[in-house]
Amino acid sequence: MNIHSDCRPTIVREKELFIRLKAKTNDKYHRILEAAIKVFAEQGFFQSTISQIAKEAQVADGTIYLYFKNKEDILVQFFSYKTKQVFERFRQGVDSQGSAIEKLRSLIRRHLEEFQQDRNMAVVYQSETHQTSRRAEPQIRAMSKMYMDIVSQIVEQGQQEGSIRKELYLGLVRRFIIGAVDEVINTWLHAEKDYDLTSMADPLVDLFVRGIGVDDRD
Amino acid sequence: MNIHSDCRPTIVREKELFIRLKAKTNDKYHRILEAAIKVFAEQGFFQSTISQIAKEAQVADGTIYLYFKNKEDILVQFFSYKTKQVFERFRQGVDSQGSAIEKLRSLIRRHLEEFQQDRNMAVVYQSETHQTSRRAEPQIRAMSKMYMDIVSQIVEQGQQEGSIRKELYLGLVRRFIIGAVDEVINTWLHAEKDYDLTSMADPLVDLFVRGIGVDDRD
Amino acid sequence: MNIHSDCRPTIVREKELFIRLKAKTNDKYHRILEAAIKVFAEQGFFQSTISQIAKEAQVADGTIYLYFKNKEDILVQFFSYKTKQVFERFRQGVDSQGSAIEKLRSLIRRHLEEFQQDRNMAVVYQSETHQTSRRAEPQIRAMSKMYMDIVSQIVEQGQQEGSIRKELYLGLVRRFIIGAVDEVINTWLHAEKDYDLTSMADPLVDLFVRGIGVDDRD
Amino acid sequence: MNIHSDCRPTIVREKELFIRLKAKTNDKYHRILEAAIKVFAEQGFFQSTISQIAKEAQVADGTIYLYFKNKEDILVQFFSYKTKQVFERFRQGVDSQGSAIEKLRSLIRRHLEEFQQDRNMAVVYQSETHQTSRRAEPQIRAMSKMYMDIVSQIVEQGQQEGSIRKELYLGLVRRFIIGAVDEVINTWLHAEKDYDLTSMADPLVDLFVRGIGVDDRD
DNA sequence: AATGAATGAGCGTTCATTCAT
DNA sequence: GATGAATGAACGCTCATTCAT
Repeated sequence: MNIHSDCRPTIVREKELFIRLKAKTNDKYHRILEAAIKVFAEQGFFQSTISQIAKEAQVADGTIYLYFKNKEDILVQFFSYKTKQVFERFRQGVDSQGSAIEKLRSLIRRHLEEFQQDRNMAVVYQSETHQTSRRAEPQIRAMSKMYMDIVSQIVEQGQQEGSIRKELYLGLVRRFIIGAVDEVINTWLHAEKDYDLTSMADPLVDLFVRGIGVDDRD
Repeated sequence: MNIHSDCRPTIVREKELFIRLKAKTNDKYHRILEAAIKVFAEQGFFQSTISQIAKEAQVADGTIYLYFKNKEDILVQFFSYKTKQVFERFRQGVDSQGSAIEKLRSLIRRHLEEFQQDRNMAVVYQSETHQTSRRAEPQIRAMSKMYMDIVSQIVEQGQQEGSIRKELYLGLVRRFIIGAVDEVINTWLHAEKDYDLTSMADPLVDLFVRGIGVDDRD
Repeated sequence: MNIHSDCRPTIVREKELFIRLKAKTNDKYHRILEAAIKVFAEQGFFQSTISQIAKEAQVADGTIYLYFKNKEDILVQFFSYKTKQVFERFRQGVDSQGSAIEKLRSLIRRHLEEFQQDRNMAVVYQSETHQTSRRAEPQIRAMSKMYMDIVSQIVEQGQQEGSIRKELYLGLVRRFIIGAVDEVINTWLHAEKDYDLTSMADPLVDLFVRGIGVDDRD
Repeated sequence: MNIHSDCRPTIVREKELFIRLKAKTNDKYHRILEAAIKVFAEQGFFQSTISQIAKEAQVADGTIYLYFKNKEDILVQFFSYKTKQVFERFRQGVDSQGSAIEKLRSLIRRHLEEFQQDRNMAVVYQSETHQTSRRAEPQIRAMSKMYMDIVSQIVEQGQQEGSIRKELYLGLVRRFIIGAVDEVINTWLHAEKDYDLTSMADPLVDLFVRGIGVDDRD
């Protein structure tokens, strides 16, 4: 039996959810999730074993199956719970800003900050979003959409404010921005020596806004 | 005997590689490589089995081990051979152009063209370059460097020509460009319906050069 | 504490059994037993889980271990309690009849009636008595003996009355009868459509008594 | 991959079948089958492990899966191959006899002989045919039908010859006979000391034909 | 007495790799 | 070189049983 299999009666799940939110059981669910993400980050999903995760979470192998339907479900939970939280914070940051450019700057900075703070999440996120048969496809699509929506809003606001060009193809702009940020993160993840990721935020925004070309503002 | 069990100097192995590239054995080597990439693209590396690859290549399971040291080696060969070829063509395209901006346009267009033409390669490339413990790390680094060098050259030329801003942080510009292109490809790979990837080239270059901000050139 | 972990004299345990049979606890003991038989009948012993039984009996998994030593013990209890009851009723039926043939007819009819009425019991009985390593061997042997004794008595009475042949090998006659009845039940259990099992009683008795051969009575 | 999974291309299966019938591979298929039946007979299906079977057959665990789809498939193969053979021999015995009674005698004797000769088969047969969710249902039904057909033929012939009563319900007669034989075998299997099973044949036939009742022929 | 979360031994199955032919 | 049968280590997952509450 398992907290997350949708086939169980709602009452049971709600009760368990309730418990999880208050008591120490809660503890275990998150311990396993964090442990799994750590192990996935280090070894990759397929090379990680349930035993390793259990050991890292300091629970028995079988305990994992009380909280997750199977190995894949851990990943799905990660995307529907952990990263959702993070993306929520992106939105908060954006909403706290006034102009479109400031909003963009906030988004990029938060993105880099959050991923720098939680390297394991960053690794798993990078890896899972670049697979073809993605194990958490619906969750990833939802997140992707959330991010895209934020960018869309920023761009549209900027266009109304007159700070962003009007003739842009919105879909491409979104990929342009998220792609560059992702690559900056990816490079950081694979770098031989550590460096401050957030320091890339302002130069990146500058590139997004002005491009690499010479213009009269220089 | 397995052609990979030897520890002979690289030169000797290169000679064998040369032979392999010409003779009929060659045939099988490439059939396996292509088959593997196809299967990897469809199922992912870990979910692909040697049996599936052998079946797709129409050889016996054991035959694969005459040409490749192990499953992982197929991926390594893919990166050191297949994608190297592709990246070589990027350089040729770039060299055929005059101005920095035209060179950049050529690079982006070729990149999208090649990946559109060989979807399997695109999938495997995307997936493998975004793992932490990358199975073909040295090869990927080499390729990445090759690409980065091309971009560096373009940017430097542009700066001399006066078409690209001088105060840019080159390392970031490279990630900015490759990241956006990668994301455009990744989105295309996961799109529900097919569309022409190369049509993104010009709008992308425009974004790279001018950014999203309003300037006086409009 | 588990009521089965003690090694107290049988008398003490019997007293507890007596209590159990009267008090409300009793309720749970039988609920579990009936639930288990139902689940065993549907899935087979090994494919049944304690969880399924607990759910069916509407108790917690752990509660089962307050009434039964382990999974196997449920089966043992089933044979020593449930089927013992049934076989007792066979005897009563037999005793209420006069002639050997009437006694036989009563036995067969009751047997078919009881098994028809409690299909789950029938299934488990059939299945468990035909295993090699029988989980309730002593209980099954006891029951088998009980049944055999009834048949023996009937046959012996019939031989004295002159209605049953004298030269018969009693051991074989018993198997002959119980085997045929069992098979009639087994066929009924596996039949695609339901039919009345008790209607087989009289024709069966006729076969037992007269055989299939032609004789002068026809 | 597996010789018995029907999903593989027919050509492959036929080729393998051909090999199996001629070469030493053949050897392994039967070694595993016999080993499995032995282990199943000793421990029961669910308590038998693939490892035990492999050890008994002197092959590696994985080898079993080259010949059988899974554990259950071994049982299915047993019923569709092994017991089919046996039942075929029943028919041959029957066909070699003239009168209905002689045919019946042959059937019973062969049945007891074959099961006495291959105790493991007898055990597994008894056990599997008395489960509700029978793992080899179609195969068991087919065999059962085969047996039933033989009995039907005998009875019908006897009725024409005038040696078997005409007013009998054929379906019941078949169960009456097979049930008694099964029970005789089952008792033998569970007996504490071994005895000759075939010696039961003639007395059994006598019971079938004349029943237990007194008649004028005595 | 009753609960059900936690445990961890155990098993079926897969599959990369080897090697006799 | 080419084959594919054979191997056996490895892993995901289940479930009977325990025990703190």
